Amino acid sequence: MTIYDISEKAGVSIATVSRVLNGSSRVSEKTRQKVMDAIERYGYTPNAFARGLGLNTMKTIGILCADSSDLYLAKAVYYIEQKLRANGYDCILCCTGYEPEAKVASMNLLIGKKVDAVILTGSNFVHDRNEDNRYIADAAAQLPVMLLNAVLDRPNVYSIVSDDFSSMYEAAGQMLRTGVRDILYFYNSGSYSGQKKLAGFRAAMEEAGFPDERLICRYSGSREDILSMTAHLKRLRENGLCFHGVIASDDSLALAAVKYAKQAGLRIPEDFSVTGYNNSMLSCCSDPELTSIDTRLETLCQHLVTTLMGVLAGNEMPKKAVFSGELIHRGTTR
Amino acid sequence: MTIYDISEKAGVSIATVSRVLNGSSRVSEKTRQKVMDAIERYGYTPNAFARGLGLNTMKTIGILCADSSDLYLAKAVYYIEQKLRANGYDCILCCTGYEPEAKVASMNLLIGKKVDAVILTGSNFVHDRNEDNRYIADAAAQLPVMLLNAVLDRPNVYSIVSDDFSSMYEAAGQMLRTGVRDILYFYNSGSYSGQKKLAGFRAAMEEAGFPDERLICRYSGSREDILSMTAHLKRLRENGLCFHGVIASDDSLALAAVKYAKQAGLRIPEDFSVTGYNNSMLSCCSDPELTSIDTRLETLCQHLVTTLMGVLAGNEMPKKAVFSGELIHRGTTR
DNA sequence: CTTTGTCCAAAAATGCCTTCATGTTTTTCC
DNA sequence: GGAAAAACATGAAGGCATTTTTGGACAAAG
Repeated sequence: MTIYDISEKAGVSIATVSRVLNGSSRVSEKTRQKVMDAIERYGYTPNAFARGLGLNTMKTIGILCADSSDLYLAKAVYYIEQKLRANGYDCILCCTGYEPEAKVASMNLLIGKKVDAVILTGSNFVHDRNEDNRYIADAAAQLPVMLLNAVLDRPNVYSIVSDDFSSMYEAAGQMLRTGVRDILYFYNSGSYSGQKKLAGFRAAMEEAGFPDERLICRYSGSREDILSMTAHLKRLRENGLCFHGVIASDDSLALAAVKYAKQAGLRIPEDFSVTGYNNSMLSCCSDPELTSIDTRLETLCQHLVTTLMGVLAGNEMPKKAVFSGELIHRGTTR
Repeated sequence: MTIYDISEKAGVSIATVSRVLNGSSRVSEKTRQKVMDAIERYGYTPNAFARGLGLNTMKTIGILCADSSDLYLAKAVYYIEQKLRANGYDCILCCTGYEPEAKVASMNLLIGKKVDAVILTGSNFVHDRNEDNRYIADAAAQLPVMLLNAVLDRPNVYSIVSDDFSSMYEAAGQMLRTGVRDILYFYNSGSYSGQKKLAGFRAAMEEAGFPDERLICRYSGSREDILSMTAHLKRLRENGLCFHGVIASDDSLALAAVKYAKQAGLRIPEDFSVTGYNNSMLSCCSDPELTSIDTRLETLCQHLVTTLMGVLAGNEMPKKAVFSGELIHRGTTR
């Protein structure tokens, strides 16, 4: 079934079929019906390749994601995909892992596939050193690049971020106000948003007059291995580090902190406070349930897609949008 | 930059450039070099559409997934994507949600995109009523269809499943042997694998002489809402149902059972046993850690991809492969 | 009856690559 | 040295839909 077959069956020209398909200019209702009927009856679908060749677009957006089994990223991908589909776009998902070369390769792959835009979910795509972000600028020379939770000021690159600095600042402030002073900051990524979070924490601690670099602690193992995170905390304590609260850059780390405290025989939240980040499903898995920061991911994703649609439609769109998070108070803080 | 430009720059015909690109038949090393140099120098990438039009394939596999933010499915997608990429294929991911029409629509969409095959992750794609599976058979008429954790005996449909019946049978048997007799079966899906699991549980209970349909309980709320699951269990108890163990069809349900038991003041595992399914990250989030069934997801995915590659290469491949799971004993059972 | 405008057919150009049949060069071997 | 075989390269024909141009048919308006 090609457009030729349909034009023959419907007794119209191929140009008319094409016009009906692309909903463009004037086609009389009668002709449209004839064509639609034929399409229906013979079950015709336009050849995507030929179409792409003609239109130079396939209505497909590329999504890059380091690891779709990460809770937060998975949700982001889910929301984005859903909303793109609602706008008539499809997605190609590439899980790159955390290796820089893989990211570049995936990016090129997507560009090669002629996607209409690329969405980078997660701040790990933007690096500290400028030349490492070259690949993003290069990509942006060819198509719009959307950044979720990362910022890069380049032409044709749009950033949608949650205000991680303020969120962390507030989380730390909140915990300080309950009287906990020796708060351990437990994080696992030095990415853009990771830095913002850390900065927010530091700012709050300095302001309160308790800055202590020893209490800033990075965990670099597997992002899923709660047990190893717990062991990490235990080791810190055994090495003489004293802390009665943990603020984590992610709920999984926070959950590990809860586990650690329980094993250490500390009561939560009386003796020990924990605040997580992302307000993921894990928040409710914990016992007691985690206080956590909700980044309004769905709103971010919605905004990202809306912005992208604007960009693709040729409108001038804001290059950067910041959304504030919300501290959800649950059982691990006073 | 088109193939014409390159052929001109390299001083050869476009056919030669094409052959170099496709690494096919005889091209002299000298010519190859000339072409490669030109490609390198001018930074040429073949137009994917034109290429697709010529080859009628884009080396892309469609993945259907009800919800990529489901822990198990997300991991499946991750493994599959990784392994496909290692084989030179890309993926288009469609998250369909659980509505039947959306599944059909997504399937058609993928076929329209001319993917080389479709992978259905999760047993929710196969329904009880035969006519509901029509869309799979229709799809299989055009391209290979791979089923993860579901079975459908149709031409060109391949199934890779974990042996849910046996796993559940073993899980129940194990718990019975520790002396727990009033085991509640807590599940949320009547999908293919859901049925197998249930059947396995029933078989074990009947064999042991304690069949009790009242203890088979379905939860139909959100798959992420642990709190609501917990409340559900509490309500059951309040309604007079008596049980000292829970076997769940998923770790999240199991986690809810753990939460419930704690709130009810029951000691785990002394007074109350819990066994989950999928051995997900949640298993270790729980306190104590969940006993759970590991379905060897990575092995399943590896096998799925291997089978698919075989099918695409035109080899005769097994239509169905069953892998046995493994009961991972942790802190919620004796 | 002419003008004007709408709708559509037919045909051709365009996009870019693959591939087959054909042509040309090089190698091989007596 | 020359013919046959092997190796390599070319030209042109697809593949399918979009878009533009030209012009025909028809209806309403002047």
